[in-house]
Amino acid sequence: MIYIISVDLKNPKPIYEQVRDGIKNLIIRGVLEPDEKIPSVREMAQNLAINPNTIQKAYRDLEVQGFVYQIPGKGTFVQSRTPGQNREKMEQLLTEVVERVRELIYLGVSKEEIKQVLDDL
Amino acid sequence: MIYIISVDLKNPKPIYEQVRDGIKNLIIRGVLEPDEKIPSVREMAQNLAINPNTIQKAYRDLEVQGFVYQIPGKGTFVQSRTPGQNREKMEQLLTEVVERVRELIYLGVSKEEIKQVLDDL
DNA sequence: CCATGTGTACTATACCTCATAGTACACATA
DNA sequence: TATGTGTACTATGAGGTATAGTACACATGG
Repeated sequence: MIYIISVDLKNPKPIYEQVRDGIKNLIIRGVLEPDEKIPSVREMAQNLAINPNTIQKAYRDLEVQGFVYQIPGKGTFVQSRTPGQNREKMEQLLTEVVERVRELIYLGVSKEEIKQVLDDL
Repeated sequence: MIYIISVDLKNPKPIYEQVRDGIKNLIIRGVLEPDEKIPSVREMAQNLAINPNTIQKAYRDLEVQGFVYQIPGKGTFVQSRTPGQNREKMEQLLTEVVERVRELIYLGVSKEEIKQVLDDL
């Protein structure tokens, strides 16, 4: 695995959240495939010059959210996708999207521009 | 002004952010009109049973973001909308929207469903 | 002029989260 | 058996959050 994850110590966003969301994005974009092994806690910590406890916290979050699974003695692996589950999470995400789209419209962006961006995904 | 703002002390989101985003949403949705006076720091604090300093921090944030303006001795008022400005902010919002839409698609929601939600705004 | 309400600024305290360092244990595998 | 792995603790320091309290300058109505 290539280490595309970037951590900015000046960012007010906690480090463990930056690591967590960075890996999450790699999984969502398909860069990391199901059952693929991701770097161990200590390896990732050394590579990013971050404390292992902080990486462990990020990995734990990813496991709770269902993006990875951890096997003691073996490692951490990408969890298979399970479409349709987590309706609560989907509604939460939709709420956050709507909130930001409303603000974008308030700032003068048209719905058509926004929908165009979504089409280009 | 009616106090539709709700504050949840059990929410890990800081109180001042809840107040800030609550008022911001009222402005974006048009519930509060330009140059309309919003409750004073002390009045809002007493009404929500929250420390005035916390309300002041929320109001300060709103002023920095351009949603309100404050006049010493008079009060806090809703700022007029300025479309097209803050390109940096618009790009930030778009990034956050895209990130969440990607996750929604990953969870099995189709683009059409998402665009339908936007149309219903 | 004066009392009231307003925004603003400052100190101090307590609590929680974040990040670090260090140590330790159980498991899997070559 | 040695190594790498996830996991679980303790302890410490830094920073953000929320509170309480005090104070000052300004605008307005009586």
